[in-house]
Amino acid sequence: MAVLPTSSSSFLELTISVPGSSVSPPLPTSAEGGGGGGVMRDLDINQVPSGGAEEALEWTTTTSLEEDDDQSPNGGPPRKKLRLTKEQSRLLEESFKHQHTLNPKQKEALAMELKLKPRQVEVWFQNRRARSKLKQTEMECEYLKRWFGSLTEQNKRLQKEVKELRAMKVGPPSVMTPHSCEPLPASTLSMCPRCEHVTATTGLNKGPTRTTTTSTTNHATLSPKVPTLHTRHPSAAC
DNA sequence: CAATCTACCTGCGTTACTTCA
DNA sequence: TCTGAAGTAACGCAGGTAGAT
Repeated sequence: MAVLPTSSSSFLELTISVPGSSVSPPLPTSAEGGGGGGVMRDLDINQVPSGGAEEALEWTTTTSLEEDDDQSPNGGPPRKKLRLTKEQSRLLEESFKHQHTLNPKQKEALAMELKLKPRQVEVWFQNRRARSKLKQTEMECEYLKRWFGSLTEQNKRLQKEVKELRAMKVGPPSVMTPHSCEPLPASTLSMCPRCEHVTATTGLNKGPTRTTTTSTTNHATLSPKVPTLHTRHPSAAC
C-alpha cells in the first residue's frame, strides 16, 4: 500500500501535457487501452468538433469548464457524452492507482490539470471504483467456482473411500475387548463426544471404523482432531 | 448534551451515448 | 447500412457523516 501525498501540489507532480485546443494526434490502432480500442474519433472535451456549428455550440456549452451545471435532461437537449482523451484517461488511471478517492482539493486540482469539471473527475472516480469492484467480484466468482469444482472432486473421492471402508467393515475387526482377547466388532464402538474416546457399546450404533490398538494414550500428546480409540473409557465420570 | 438541519460525499442502480463487430 | 453488444460518462437517489444551530 503506497503512502499517498495529500497535498494537491505534490499529488499533481505527475504532470502531463493535456492537449488544450489542439487536435489530438491520430490514434495508432485498436488494442490500446480498455474498452475504447479501434480508430476512435477521440473527441476531446476541450475541443470543438469540426462538424456542424450547432453541434459545436452544444458541445462547448455542455463541456465548458466555466459552465455551472449541465442542462436538465428533461428540459434541455439530450446530454452529450464526452470521450476522454487518452492522456486524460491515463492521468486519471495514474491517480486512481495511488488512491481510489479524492479529497476536494485533489479533485479540484486534477480537474484543473485535465481541463475538466471537478464533477467530471468525481464521476470518473465513482465509475472507476465501480468497475474495479465489479472486476474484483468477477475474480472472486471465478475463484469460488474453481474451489467448488475441486471440493466436488474431493467429495467424490472421499465418498468413494467411505464406500470402500464400509465394504471392508465386513472383514475381521482388529479392536480387542478389554476382558477377553476376542476381537470387537467395529459396529459396537462409539466415541465420547467430550473427550473423543471410543467405548464399546452393546448397541448397533455406528462407531468409527478406525483400527488403532488400545492403549492408555496421553491426551496432551495427541491432536484433539484425531480421536483415540479405547475399548474402555478411563474416566468413570464420562 | 441531545435533537434537528444543512451541506457534502459516496455507493448503487440506471440511463444515454459511442464504438465496434 | 443496420443492429446488437460492450464500454462508459452522466444522472438521480438513498444513506452516512460532520458541522452549525
